[in-house]
Amino acid sequence: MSKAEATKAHIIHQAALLFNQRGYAGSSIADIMQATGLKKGGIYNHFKSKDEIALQAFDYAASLVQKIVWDAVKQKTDAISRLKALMQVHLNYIDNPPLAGGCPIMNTAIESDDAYPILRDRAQQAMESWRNLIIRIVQKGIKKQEIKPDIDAEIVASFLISAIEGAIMMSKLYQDAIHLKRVISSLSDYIESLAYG
Amino acid sequence: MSKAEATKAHIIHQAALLFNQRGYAGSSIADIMQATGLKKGGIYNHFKSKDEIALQAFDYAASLVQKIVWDAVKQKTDAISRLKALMQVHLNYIDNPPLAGGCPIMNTAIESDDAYPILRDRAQQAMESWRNLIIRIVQKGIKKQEIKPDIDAEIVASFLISAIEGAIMMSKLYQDAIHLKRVISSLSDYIESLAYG
DNA sequence: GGTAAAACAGACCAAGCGGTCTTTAAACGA
DNA sequence: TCGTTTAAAGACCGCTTGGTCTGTTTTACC
Repeated sequence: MSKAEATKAHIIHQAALLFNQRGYAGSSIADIMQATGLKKGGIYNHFKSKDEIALQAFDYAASLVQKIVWDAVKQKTDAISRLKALMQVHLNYIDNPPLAGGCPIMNTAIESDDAYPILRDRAQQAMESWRNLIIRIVQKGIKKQEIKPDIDAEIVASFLISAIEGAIMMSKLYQDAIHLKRVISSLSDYIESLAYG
Repeated sequence: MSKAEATKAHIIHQAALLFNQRGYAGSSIADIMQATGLKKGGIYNHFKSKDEIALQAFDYAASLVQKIVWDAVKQKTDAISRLKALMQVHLNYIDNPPLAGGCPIMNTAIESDDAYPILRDRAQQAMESWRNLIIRIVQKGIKKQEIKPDIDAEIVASFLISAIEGAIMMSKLYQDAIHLKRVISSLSDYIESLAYG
């Protein structure tokens, strides 16, 4: 990795951190300058606008959480274990998150949905890939007779994602992982209720 | 209501709308001026800072949704019906919300949790009153033998709130009420599973 | 209906914003 | 190691920000 590539990656990482904690509107170029230790010229040499930083920072943030989710799922073989792992992995979001500030997909969704359509589209894409992962796991589980055949994969995906994201929000609001733990526990029961037999 | 009181209420309402859609950092005094039709003098005559507007606007927004939730619960008598009504009422959040922009408690929680402690405290208070409402319904339901005695009211509250808030986020992100409908449907099944016998 | 008190308008301010551009310093292939 | 390319610095720009203040209009009470 060249010096330039390293610097750009550094900017993206720090910007992603800032945006995830203070939001896009709540973070200024001056904030990014301070976080990176660079001056204006050093930043605008790699990006042509704040918006461009925001988009690339979001893509980076989304890829970070996606990787963690993927890695957790890969280690399991059956659908039930995979779904459970997919929920369990979010326990880290409070005490040891991949990116401080909570789930970047939810954060960006909330901030962008009524105001920044370009960013909302990106959040939608990231959400879609997560949704599709769950749907595929469920459908494969049905084929392999690990999950009841009458289960609607779309419903499972909407339900699991909603509950886990809401739980992250609650635990961050109270600064207490208890809500997340409770919800993951309840969701584990729900996931088991999907199991065949 | 005097002219002054009416004007102040007007500012609070419009500011709450703006903040709920664009966020606190994303809304300027100029935006509020445009939305209210007032000039700077007219606004700063009633408030001494943007922060003060934000706090009062949030309290107003929270009271709006609280009233709707309360009204929905009041109409039912047993715990199961009350919990279901409490979920059903959120269907309006997409097509006919009490305040455009989604749930102000969640929106404020997400924006404030890492950056604006004063606002976060307010969001926490609003969340706490909602949480307590559910806890009381469940506990009363257990006493009246409508709900199984081994049910943990705290867990139910964390689970229901998380799922419904996450579902609002998803439906707003996709601009499609389907996710909210699915989650409310799944939560109805969950609520029924709490019932005695 | 007159008058004291208020609500409101709008000019004004310093600071911060995103972004540009020229200059200097460092990286890097030959 | 040299020469060219490029990374970074930092002064600078116009605009917007939150907030103040003085003057004018409206309200509201006697």
